[in-house]
Amino acid sequence: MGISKTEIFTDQQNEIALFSKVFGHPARVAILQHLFRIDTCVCGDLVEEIGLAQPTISQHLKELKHLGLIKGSIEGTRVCYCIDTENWIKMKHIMLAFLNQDLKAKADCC
Amino acid sequence: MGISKTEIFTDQQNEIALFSKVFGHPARVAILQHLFRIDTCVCGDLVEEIGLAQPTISQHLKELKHLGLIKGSIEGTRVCYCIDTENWIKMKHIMLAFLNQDLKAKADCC
DNA sequence: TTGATTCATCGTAATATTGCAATGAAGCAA
DNA sequence: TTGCTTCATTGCAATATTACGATGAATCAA
Repeated sequence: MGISKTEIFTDQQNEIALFSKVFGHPARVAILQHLFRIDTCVCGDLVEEIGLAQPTISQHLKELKHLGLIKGSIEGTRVCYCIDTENWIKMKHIMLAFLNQDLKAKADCC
Repeated sequence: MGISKTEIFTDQQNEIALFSKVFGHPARVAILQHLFRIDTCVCGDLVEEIGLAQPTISQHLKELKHLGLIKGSIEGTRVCYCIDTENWIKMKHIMLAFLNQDLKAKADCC
């Protein structure tokens, strides 16, 4: 049905899934990598950088902003985006706890 | 159009997106967490554990297996699943490199 | 053999995602 | 004001995902 039964999972599981979902598209990965690489606000040139149409980029930026991973500030006719470091680190802790489960586990047995 | 333009992104970006996409559903997160917690093969009881119908669980397991994160071995009428530790660690390195980008970056400026 | 169990696959309905043209909104320059 | 630039939003088509009933395949027990 295209709809996930989120109510039968824990908040932690749903949170991991939400963050992962936003990383589940290469355009959003590319946007984030570009913002980190430039290491400052990016004003406007994301469309040329990524190579998708302007409405498509705008939509991906909206999803990243909705999760709090980036923030934008209006500068005249342009909008400048950058990583929200504080929220990025919060997200990272949640994802690291998930990815590092293997540290507690022994080994595969099959 | 529901289809991602993977060809305009790097292999690394597409790989991060593929791993993230599989973590983008709480049922798959729950399955992986259960496999780690049990720390051995899980034979059959995943349907009761997760709370989705058997075909749905089977479909999620197939996606996890397709990415190499779990492996299954047939034991009689049952199938036993466990984490593929080697591939999990490979995946983890790729994801950690992405999540740890902030270590190189300075700070947000907006 | 028959019946029961377990899991995969098929088929399908409901919903979500992706991408972009068209359009709108807001600011700046002249 | 007009025109230009930049980005967001709307609307829509194409495709993907999620979920599950029905069914199939394989194994084991009797």
